[in-house]
Amino acid sequence: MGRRDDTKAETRELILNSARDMFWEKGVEKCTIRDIADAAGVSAASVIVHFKNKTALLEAALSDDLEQALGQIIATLPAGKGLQDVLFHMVSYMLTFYDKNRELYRILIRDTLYQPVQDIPSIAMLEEQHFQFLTNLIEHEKEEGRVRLTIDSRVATAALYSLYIGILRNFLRDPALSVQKTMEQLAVTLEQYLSGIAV
Amino acid sequence: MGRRDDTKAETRELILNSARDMFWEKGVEKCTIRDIADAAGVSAASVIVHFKNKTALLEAALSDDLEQALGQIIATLPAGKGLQDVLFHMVSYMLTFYDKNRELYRILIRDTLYQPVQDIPSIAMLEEQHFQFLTNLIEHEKEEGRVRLTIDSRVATAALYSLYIGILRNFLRDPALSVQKTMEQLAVTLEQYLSGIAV
DNA sequence: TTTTTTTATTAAACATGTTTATTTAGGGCA
DNA sequence: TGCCCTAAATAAACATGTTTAATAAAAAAA
Repeated sequence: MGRRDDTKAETRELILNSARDMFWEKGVEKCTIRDIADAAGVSAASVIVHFKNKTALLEAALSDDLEQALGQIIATLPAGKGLQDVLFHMVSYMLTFYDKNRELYRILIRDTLYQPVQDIPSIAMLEEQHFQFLTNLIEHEKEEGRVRLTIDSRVATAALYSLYIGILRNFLRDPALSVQKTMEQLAVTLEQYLSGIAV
Repeated sequence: MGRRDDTKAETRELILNSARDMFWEKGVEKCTIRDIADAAGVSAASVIVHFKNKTALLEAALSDDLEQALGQIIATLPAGKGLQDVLFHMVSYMLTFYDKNRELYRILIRDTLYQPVQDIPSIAMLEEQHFQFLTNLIEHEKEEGRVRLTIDSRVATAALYSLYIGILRNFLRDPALSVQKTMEQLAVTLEQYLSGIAV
């Protein structure tokens, strides 16, 4: 790591900071790479050299905060509570987080959810962590005798995650939908999922 | 409806047909509005006059086939079967349908799933039909005594749809994932959802 | 130290989605 | 028929993400 690598890392940070600010304030579609480059004091070409494309820049600019959020969720986990309470805690935290700038996160999720994993390394890693955490949680619930032992934890994780994503979609698409109302939707959905719908 | 309206409708069809062909063959990102316009024998500006933007054109170009698929699904429904069989039939049909050009439908879904309803009228309507059909199905299952009467059908519908979308996401993101393997994933997920995971 | 190579950076060019201003032709009316 | 009005169509311009070719400075080699 000589001086060249240092200044490269500095430039990267400059771009990242400008991007975060401008995406946040003006919105992704309203602010151009040239805007961000100017604010960072570099050329537009330099932005692309560092980040490949605008979506990659968006991902990089927001993933730090997302990672911190996930860390906070885990740090503030209600101790000794069951699956339902933990999931409530997680979703409630994330909705409140996204609610600070719904439009921004709508774009982020739209532009990353259906991309190949290699195109969105940071988000993919966060998702994997999220998954792992949920799987452990379910395994723990099994040990506590609150989830049936025959349940495949990975499948249940994927299902819970899908339900979460579905609810999040409504939340991000409809600005009129409050965090509270969305949490109520989650409650009913989760209750159904835990006890099953069949007679 | 004089000749002016006729030619307008004709132009629209010309564009739509070219778009369908070129999107299908070259992929959405690889073919430009100018390409489509040239193939249709109109100007690029005309394409935008008719369709507002590229995503709207994509939606319009593919929604006819999607509507037909949904019609086929309902027409070929296994008679007298329960929820599980009907859902299998639907998902199996849709996966086989999307499998004909996974990349194309990946883009379509990515670009529409998180858009406001008014931006994707055709897809939104199809989704609503799909929803209504599922809700009726669940209501019917209640009458047959196969689903508990206390279950909120709309919530159950939304949950089933979310599970489907989650599975579809894996399918569209991973070209190596076969229809068969995906259907197996659905089977386990559905089994869990019907009987619940709690002890 | 001098020369060569590598690479971070950028200005300029390019590609393509979209907008704007203009042209053209159909539909109604005297 | 001749005139106006409306709207479909388009050429040209524009905006912006991205690529390319050139520059300059650090690192490596001599």
